[in-house]
Amino acid sequence: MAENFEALPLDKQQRILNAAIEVFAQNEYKRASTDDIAAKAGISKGLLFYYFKNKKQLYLYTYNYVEEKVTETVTDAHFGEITDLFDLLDYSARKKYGLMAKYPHILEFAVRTFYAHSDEISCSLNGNMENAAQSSFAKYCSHIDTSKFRDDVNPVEIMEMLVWMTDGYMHDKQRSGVLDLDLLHRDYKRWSAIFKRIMYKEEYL
Amino acid sequence: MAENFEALPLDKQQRILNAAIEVFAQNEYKRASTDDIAAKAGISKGLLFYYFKNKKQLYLYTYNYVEEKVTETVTDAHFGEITDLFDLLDYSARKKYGLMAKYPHILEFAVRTFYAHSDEISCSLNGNMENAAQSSFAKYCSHIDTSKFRDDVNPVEIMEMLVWMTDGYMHDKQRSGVLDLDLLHRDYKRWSAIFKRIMYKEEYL
DNA sequence: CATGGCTTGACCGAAGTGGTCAAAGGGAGG
DNA sequence: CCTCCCTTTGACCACTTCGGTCAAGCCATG
Repeated sequence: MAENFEALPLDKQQRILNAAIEVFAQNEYKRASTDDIAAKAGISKGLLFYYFKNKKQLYLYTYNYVEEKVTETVTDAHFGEITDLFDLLDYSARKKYGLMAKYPHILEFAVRTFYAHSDEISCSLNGNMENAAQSSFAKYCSHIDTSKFRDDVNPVEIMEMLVWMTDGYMHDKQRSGVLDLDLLHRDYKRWSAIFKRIMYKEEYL
Repeated sequence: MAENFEALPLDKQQRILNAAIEVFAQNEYKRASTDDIAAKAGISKGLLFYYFKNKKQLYLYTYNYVEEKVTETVTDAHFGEITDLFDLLDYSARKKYGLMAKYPHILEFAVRTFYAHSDEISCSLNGNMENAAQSSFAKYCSHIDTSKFRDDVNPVEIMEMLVWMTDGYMHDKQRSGVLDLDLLHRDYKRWSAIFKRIMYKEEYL
């Protein structure tokens, strides 16, 4: 399936997939229009149906592609080697933004598919992204060196705060169209410094 | 205009407006379906067009209503009397969540209208919510007693962080369908305590 | 029973939908 | 220059959904 598509130059594949991701991310399956996808990808609708035999197959292909990319980003041998919480967060934030730079709407897509699987397509999905993300999240944290934390601090709580903050931050930046990886990283560094001051014992600052 | 509608019992008005807010929040103007709005409000489409002569008027009415509610929430004499930053944030968070409890999708609506005004309806809008919010934001802060802040801390930066965090938090809670005002407030109190520890001089903790 | 304001849902033309297909492009090889 | 064949187009189709209408029913009041 989709052999013709996969024989395409990578940048054209990406253009089409990004168009599909965006439209499927912003509209539920039924309302997501193949006309829109084709237009956003800069190809004719006929060509879209030349690559994918119908809308459903296009969706499933997009879904699996996104799942693969997310898993690929999230499953990384390097994670297991990091023992400092902030180094880990920094590293994963970098990876996350790397992904977002390439596929601006990939997370919206992931969130939507997780929270609202249409009846028409809920069958025949390979797995579940969010679950994968969740379980590997637990895996990361098992390597963290907790001896650096102050006794009066709850690391889970602080992590939650950081996650929410990152989420809100990205939300904001994406809305205003700015997605500068370097700026992002500088901001994140500043945050880390502040949170570190709360979480870590004096000797680790 | 819409005299019939305004003669309705308030709870029915609210049901209809909430339906409109939700559908207009989740779809752009053109894709937002009056069928959906009527169904979500629990009335027939005929009745919807009995109250509002067409989709555009329904949208404009909803827009003005939302703008009024937001401004009303944001413009509050009490704000000017609060000099402690965290008290102020606490107070405004309460108000914000009060609004959200009544109109769960009102902020989505506000954000969407601000960032994507369709050509079809961009004309004849009373004002601009976001601008109102922004300018009054500056007004609040003018009353804040900055002598409590440590010298090595940038209040604006911390405020930004808090705003982003609240945003991400709400995003998360709304996604999972939980919107418990009390829980929310307890969480916010915990955050405040943490941020206070960073921002304030020892004697104010 | 009659009046008159709510309320319904079948209905309309227009626009948009997923999907098809004949024909046009265009590059490679003769 | 022609042929072959894969890629690409966009007009087209049947069908659904859209905003909007309206004749008909509902129902409280007198």
